[in-house]
Order: sequence, then structure tokens, then C-alpha cells
Amino acid sequence: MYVTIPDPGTIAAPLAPLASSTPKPAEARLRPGAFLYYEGDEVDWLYQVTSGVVRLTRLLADGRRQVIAFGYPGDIIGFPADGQHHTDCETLTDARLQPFRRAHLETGEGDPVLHSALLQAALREISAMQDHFMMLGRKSATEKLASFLCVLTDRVGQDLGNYRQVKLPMCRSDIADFLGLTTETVSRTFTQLRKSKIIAIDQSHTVIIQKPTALLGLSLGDLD
Amino acid sequence: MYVTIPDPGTIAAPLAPLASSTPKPAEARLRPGAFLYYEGDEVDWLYQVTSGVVRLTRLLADGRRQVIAFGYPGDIIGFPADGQHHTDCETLTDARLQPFRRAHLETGEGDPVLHSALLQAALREISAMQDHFMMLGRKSATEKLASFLCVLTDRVGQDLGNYRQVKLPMCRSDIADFLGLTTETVSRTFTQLRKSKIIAIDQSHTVIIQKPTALLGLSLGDLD
DNA sequence: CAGGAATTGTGACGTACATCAATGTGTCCT
DNA sequence: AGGACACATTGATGTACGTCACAATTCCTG
Repeated sequence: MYVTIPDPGTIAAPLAPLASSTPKPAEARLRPGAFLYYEGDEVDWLYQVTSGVVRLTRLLADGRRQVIAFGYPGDIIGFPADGQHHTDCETLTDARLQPFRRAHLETGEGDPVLHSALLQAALREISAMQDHFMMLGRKSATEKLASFLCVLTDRVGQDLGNYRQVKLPMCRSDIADFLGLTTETVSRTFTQLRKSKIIAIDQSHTVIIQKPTALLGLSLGDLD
Repeated sequence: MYVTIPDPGTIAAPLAPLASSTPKPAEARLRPGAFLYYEGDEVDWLYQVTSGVVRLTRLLADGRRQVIAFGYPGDIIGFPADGQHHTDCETLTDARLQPFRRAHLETGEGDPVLHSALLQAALREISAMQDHFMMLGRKSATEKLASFLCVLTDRVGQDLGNYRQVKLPMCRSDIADFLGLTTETVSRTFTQLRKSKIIAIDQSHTVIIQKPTALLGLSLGDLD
């Protein structure tokens, strides 16, 4: 999950498990805070998140951290480069993950449908990351957070009569490290959105979108 | 070409043309300033840059621009997502490009070696983009520019006795839009590096690295 | 339900980078 | 060669966001 301008074609894509004629290995079930893999690990499996949320991070020597992506149901995670993982992957909630052998991506291994689905997921990932570049490089704190909330709501939000609601399983510093901000700035930007009645917040981790149009406007750069 | 911490395995990879048993379409030759494709165009071909440099950009509605990557010899550009290009591609110099049919990536089309080479290029692209996230989100102007110069020098620099030298075919605003800065900041950071004798600049577009170790240190965050 | 730790929010203040405005420098063109 | 045009540099000033310090919630555990 990257923060991109909402695009019905990809963002709201149905979360059907990848088509495959191959018998699947058993789904993995993980508790919150479990690590699925670490940066530098050999890649043996890719995973499709089937439920829950995971977090992909990369660290700098001095401790600075970048959250690369959040993995939501439907997302494929664990693409190898030179055979290795290049991020850490930790679960934020209870999660279930469907593993796929790396060979299905790299050699096809007798299942062209699965091979093609994994390849397409990799290509969509490249495009989504390009959107995220624009965000990290060129957007203000308000635009970043508004974009984040819009995309998340489109993907996993629930309708609430006039309003929409979205649960945030990640903490403020995860959001900050994803958007290239500090927790303080994320917090302040949340209260700013709250004070202008665009959102309401329930117990820090539930956001009610009271003015979806205004929020979308902010995400696109309509003067704050 | 993304700005990453130099990694001998990938950065300095040999620029041999992709192995293929398939007869190749003729190489394309382009003059500086030519557009290879635009965002939204249907993808029919991928390209390997064989000489010259190209620039991939994405635009925001209000004109803000992000340079996604520079394409140097050896790089594969034009990966599709949902069949479309998601950046503009313009040449910065005279350039030659080897086209490969999109089907070679997506279906294999009878050339598994080429298919696999294109797939591996896509996977390395994902990893390189993750590095670039760290840079856009978490590095200072000095760290960004130092990283940029280090990576460029490692890939396409030439030895000059004790020093190393690198030619920059892109203008300051291209560098700025790649690093998420303004041209003024890029310019100021260049002169700061120049005044501390870490680099020297010849006619704006040639950089001589006088203290490679110091530059590498700055790129990694050793206090400026 | 109480107490304490972790997370989140707020305030005061500093600064890195943006912005706005000239000025310099190289390049092209007749 | 000379003028002009784009690009790069420099300077003065502004501001969005970071930093540091602490207060308020939330959440966790017994």
C-alpha cells in the first residue's frame, strides 16, 4: 500500500486470492509484532496478505527509518532483488499470509497463471512506488496526510451513512516514517484536520472522514 | 538510475546487452530532447539504454514535477503497469536504445532467457526505488547531493589519477526534482561542497571529486 | 478498577530549506 | 563579435517542519 491519488482500477481492486492451479502451501497465521523476514534474508517465499496488516521498513545505519509500505489484504510482499529481502517485514495485527514459492515468480515452474499474476503485481508495485516518490519529494505535510487517509479509506474504509471511517492499525511514528515526517508533525496535522471538522478521531486509531471531498481536495494540493 | 548507497553487486554491474536468442529489432537513435513516450501511452516496447542518458518524469496537476529516475546505459526503462506508461521519458543527450517487445516481459514469448532478464531488471528496480524512498524521506540536502554524486561517479565516472570525474548531462532543476529540492538549494549545496574542496566544478556540468571518501561520508550522514 | 508504561498531543523555539529577487556566466545565432 | 536567452549562482527573507520539553490520553496488567 502506497499513497497514491485514488485510482479505481488498482486501489479498489478486488482482493481475490491469486488464481492458481497449483496446490497451495498452508496459509501462515501470525500474531501482532511477529517478523516475517528481515532485510538481508534469502527470499524463499513471496506472500499475499489475506487478512491483517504488515509493515515493510528499511533502516539507515544511524537509526533513521523509512516505512516502505503497509501490506493490506490483496497485496503481494517479499519481492526479491538478487535473491534477498531488502526490507524488514513485521505484522501490525493478527495476520494471515498465503505463501508462494519464489520460483513461481522467477521461473514460472509449471504454473503460468500464477507466474503472470505475480509479475503483474511486481509491475503495479513499480508504478505505485513512482506515485509515492512524488509524495515524498514534492508534497506538504497536510497533502501527505490527506493523501494517506484518502487512499486508506478507499481501500479499507467502511461506510457510515454520510461519513466514512477507517481504522489505523499503525502508530503515529509508523505514519511519520512512511510519509517522511516526524510524529509531532503527524500529530499536529491530525489535530489541524480535526479542528477544521474534516475528520474526527476516536481513540487515536479510528478516523471518521466527515468531509471526504475536502480531504481529497487537500490531498491534491488545494491550498490548505 | 536511483540514488542508493553504492553496492558493487548492482551499481557497477556490467552493461552487457541482455542475452537473447531472438532477433532484435533495430536500435533506436535519438537526439537530445526527444520524447520516447508520455505518461498514459500504451506500452508496446521496453527499452535498454545502450548509450546516452534519458530522464523519466511525472507531473502533478499544478505543475510540480518529480524526476523518477535517470536512465543510463544498461538500464531498462518503460515497465508497464496496466499496460500503460506512468512517466514521460525524454532524452538528455544523443541516445541509443534497444527495444524489446512488451510481450517478452509479460508472456515470455518463446525467449525465456530474455523474459527472465527483463523480470530480474524489474525486481532490481523495485529494490533501487526502496533505497530512493529513504533518500527522499529521510536525508538532508547535503546527504542527497553527496549520495547522488557518489552513485553517479561509481557508475559512469572516469578515473583522473587521484581524482575521479563525472559529467552531469542533466540541468540543476532536473537534479532538484530528482532529489526533492529546489534548484537554488542544489546550487548552494554544490558551492558548499566546492568551498570545502570536496569537489570542483567545471562549467557547471563536470564535477571533479577531489575527496571521494569525504563525499561518501557526507552521503552516509557523517555530520556535515 | 487502579497504577504505570507507552503512545499521543501541545507548546516554545530553532533551523534547513523554500521563496523572491537580482546578478553572473555560458551558449547560440545572425 | 555582439546581443539575447537560458541556466546557474548568490543574497535577503520567510516559513514549514524539526527539535526539545512536558502534559494528557490510551492501553495494558494485575
